[in-house]
Amino acid sequence: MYIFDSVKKIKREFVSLKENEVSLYVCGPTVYDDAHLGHAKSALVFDLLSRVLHAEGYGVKYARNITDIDDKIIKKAQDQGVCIKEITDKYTEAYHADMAHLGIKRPDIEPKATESLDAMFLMIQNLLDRGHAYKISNGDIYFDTASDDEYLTLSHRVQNEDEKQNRVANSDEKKNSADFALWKSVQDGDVSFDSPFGKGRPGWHLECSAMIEKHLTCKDTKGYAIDIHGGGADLLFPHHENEAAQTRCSTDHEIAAYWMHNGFVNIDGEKMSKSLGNSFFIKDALKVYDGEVLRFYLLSTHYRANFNFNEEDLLASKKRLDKLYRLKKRLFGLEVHSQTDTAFKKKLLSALADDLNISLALSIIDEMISTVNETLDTAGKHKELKREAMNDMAYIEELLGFGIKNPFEYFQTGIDAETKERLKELIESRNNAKKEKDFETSDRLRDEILSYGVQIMDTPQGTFWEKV
RNA sequence: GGCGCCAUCGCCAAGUGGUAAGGCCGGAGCCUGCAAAGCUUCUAUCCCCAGUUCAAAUCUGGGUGGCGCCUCCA
Repeated sequence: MYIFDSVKKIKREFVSLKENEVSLYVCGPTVYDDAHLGHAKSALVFDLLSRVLHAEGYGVKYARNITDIDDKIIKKAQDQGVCIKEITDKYTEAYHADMAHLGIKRPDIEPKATESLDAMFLMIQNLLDRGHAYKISNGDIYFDTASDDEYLTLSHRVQNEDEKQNRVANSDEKKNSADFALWKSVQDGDVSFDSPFGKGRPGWHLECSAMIEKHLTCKDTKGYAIDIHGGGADLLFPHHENEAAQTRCSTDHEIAAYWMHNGFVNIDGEKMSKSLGNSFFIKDALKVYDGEVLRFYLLSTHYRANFNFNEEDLLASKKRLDKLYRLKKRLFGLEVHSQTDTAFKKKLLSALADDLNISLALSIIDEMISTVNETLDTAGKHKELKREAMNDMAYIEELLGFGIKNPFEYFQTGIDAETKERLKELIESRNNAKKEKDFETSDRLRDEILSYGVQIMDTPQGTFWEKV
């Protein structure tokens, strides 16, 4: 397994801290609104990573947090006159529903900020004790960036002189403008929490470091808390830089041995924004496109590259996924017997084990589909070939989450039962006309079928239809 | 202004020193009553310039053009 380490900026062979075990932490959503395509991309990338790691023989412990303490949540709650839990519960549930539609498996652990305060308090206290944090007169506690020699080595940033000297207008007591809040002292009702440091709220960066210590860290892990830390490319600075500093200074280890950052999703070449009115939220995209098609499309480009979402490309992806399902239809009814390794499986996994080379993986799949179709076209019975193909496709489902549906239903989503019944009648009439070589009638009926947005195809197994 | 990423066929996109994967679209053909589906087949020398090398899309330098982060952000 090779992983491009976005901090060291090279592709490195992955060596886990503990034999056959991987700890993976990914920054999850702040639950104050519906999830957008960017959330989907990140969740998909790390879902794929955990599947590949698993296929590589690792036991994977995957954690993705839910940020349920945040100023935007509080603002929304106040605007709507409800308590924050009402907001966070609603959007946590919505997030889970959206992710499920995309075939994303739930991580092993989904810690919430509100349930991780104990670990955060511990970390703040450690930072204070070790002289890496200080309290100012209003009760806020800041991380002292100057006290960490390694600060900014993660994002390879250089702090310019202006930044060093400037004091933030409102917080003259901050030693350095780069210093960030670990604890914000506040008194406003239900949105503050009791702590050993008084009433307040934790700083955003703190929760990830604390959750990692609480849920993923094992002793004796060679100087690192976890194996892999992931998130969107925008999080490298300041979020991950600050996480790393907190962990480094409050414990005796670095936070992660490998870092992975996924690229951004743009829409029609524009940065995503609600005002553009394009499919911004996953739930809106799901109204128009099948969840699995979205999954396939969003995963079809390398995870580090920026992704430009547009309908034309999505349709091309759909056609590609269609081919997988058509082969599945051809082989329908066969049981998957063997779990044996095949040359195909090995090739597929080795492509994905190379820093998730999805393009190569998809080309291997296309090649397999063509080969099987060709053999099925040109000769009669191929029991062995069919079995192997079923076996291979089961592997694609497991590793990539593609082809998980019933192949007939896949092509018929969005057609109601009444229409299906009508189509059945029309097809029957057409087949009767065909038998009597009344091609004028049969073509007329086909046109009528087409008017339902449905394409029919005659096969040796009968006449099937697909939604266009 | 600081730091960084990218530039491969009409479109999407692998390949990162050894002579350009795959998909979509398009052309031709096989199959079909005709279609659809499937299959076969055809279509690029890699933004520009200079350099290193026996050899470069792949390394170096310089251009040009996109883009990201530096404030909340997946």
